[in-house]
Amino acid sequence: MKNFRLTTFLTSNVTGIDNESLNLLFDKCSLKKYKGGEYLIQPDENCQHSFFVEKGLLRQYAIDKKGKEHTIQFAPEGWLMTDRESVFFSEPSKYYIQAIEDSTVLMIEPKVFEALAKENKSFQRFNNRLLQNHIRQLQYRINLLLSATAEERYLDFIKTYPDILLRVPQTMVATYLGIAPESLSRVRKNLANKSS
Amino acid sequence: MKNFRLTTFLTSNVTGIDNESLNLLFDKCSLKKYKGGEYLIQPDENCQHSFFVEKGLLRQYAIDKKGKEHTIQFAPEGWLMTDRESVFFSEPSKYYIQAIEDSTVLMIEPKVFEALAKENKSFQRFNNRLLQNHIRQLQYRINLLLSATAEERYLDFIKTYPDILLRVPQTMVATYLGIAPESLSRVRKNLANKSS
DNA sequence: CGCCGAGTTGAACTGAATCAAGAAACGTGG
DNA sequence: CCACGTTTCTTGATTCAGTTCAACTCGGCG
Repeated sequence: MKNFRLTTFLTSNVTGIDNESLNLLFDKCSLKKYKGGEYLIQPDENCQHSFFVEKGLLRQYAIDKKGKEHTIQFAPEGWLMTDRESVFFSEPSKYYIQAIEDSTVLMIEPKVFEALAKENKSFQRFNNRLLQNHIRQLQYRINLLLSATAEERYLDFIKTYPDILLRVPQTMVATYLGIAPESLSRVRKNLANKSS
Repeated sequence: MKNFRLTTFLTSNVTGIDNESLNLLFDKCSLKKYKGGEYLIQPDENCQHSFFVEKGLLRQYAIDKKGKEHTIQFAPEGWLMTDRESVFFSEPSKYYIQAIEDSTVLMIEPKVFEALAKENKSFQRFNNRLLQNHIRQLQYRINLLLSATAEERYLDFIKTYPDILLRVPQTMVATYLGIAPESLSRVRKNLANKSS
């Protein structure tokens, strides 16, 4: 078996997952490579997969009616990204999922996930925890948007995703934080002055 | 069996749930009444239950470091409210859950839910759908906070929760939308002028 | 070398917050 | 049923964080 990151991801989180199950999983998955800038999905398409990032960096974003981008999330290697709305409810997606760097992605069919969940209680629980965790993180972000200034949100981002910060253009960070790129530039300048 | 709203809620969403299971569930649940203004949980407590609203109206909110309230969500009768973070991760809660009106609430222990999920696949799937739905709704709200003005968010609220709008004080709606009460008042005035 | 996209800076503008004061609505007890 | 205090909502004046638009800098790269 190839040494995928996904293998580590699963074996370290799901107790009692055997090589058989893993092989089954990998058999049904395809490995795809994307160049930086390429899209995995675009609005109005149906998202049919979960994307596990083996290498590189993805981001999910929307474009609103005023033409502005809003980054929903980033996913570096070792992370699972998907458009749950589209996959679970079989709706056309509202989002772009784009490779920011040259990336290698495991395309996982949701059916395979479901099958795994059926035969393995531990996987089922793990999957549940993923959902709960996602909810927690989204609620945290809402709280931040409701209560924190641009500067506070940026400081939080630095602390939470220091690695991502270094790998994505500043403009994209701004669209994640919900502020204009120029504003982020100024926030950074301000912080630099303070600390010196 | 008493004619609880929860009964309808479950039988209409979970196929093949039998009276036995339901009785089991209700045996383990207690029914509590709260006066308007009373708290079901407060920060630093561990939230031990899911709250199913039989009658009345609850809201969940946080207070930030600047002393401002931020409403996470409202729950009128027929809705399930809980602090997932606290229940699932066994952490002290960061939130208040408060009865806005005189309310009757079924206190459901998460263990009972788990037990039901174990023996009934359909319930398991239903529970999963609840989570997915929650995620979808949170993401929608983030998108709104990132892209819409105060007025747009208010209009969205009216459309999505017309019933709730009439039952909660305006101030609380403002804390849900993430704007100052005075601003909401002005937004409303503006809209009234427009339409006349 | 010259172009190009990303980031910075400045100046004017704006949506919403804040502070302060008044008006309306609400419930409670006499 | 009215009078009272309390809370909720409105209105005005001012301030402020963040946006917008436009011009400029910088580093990379064909």
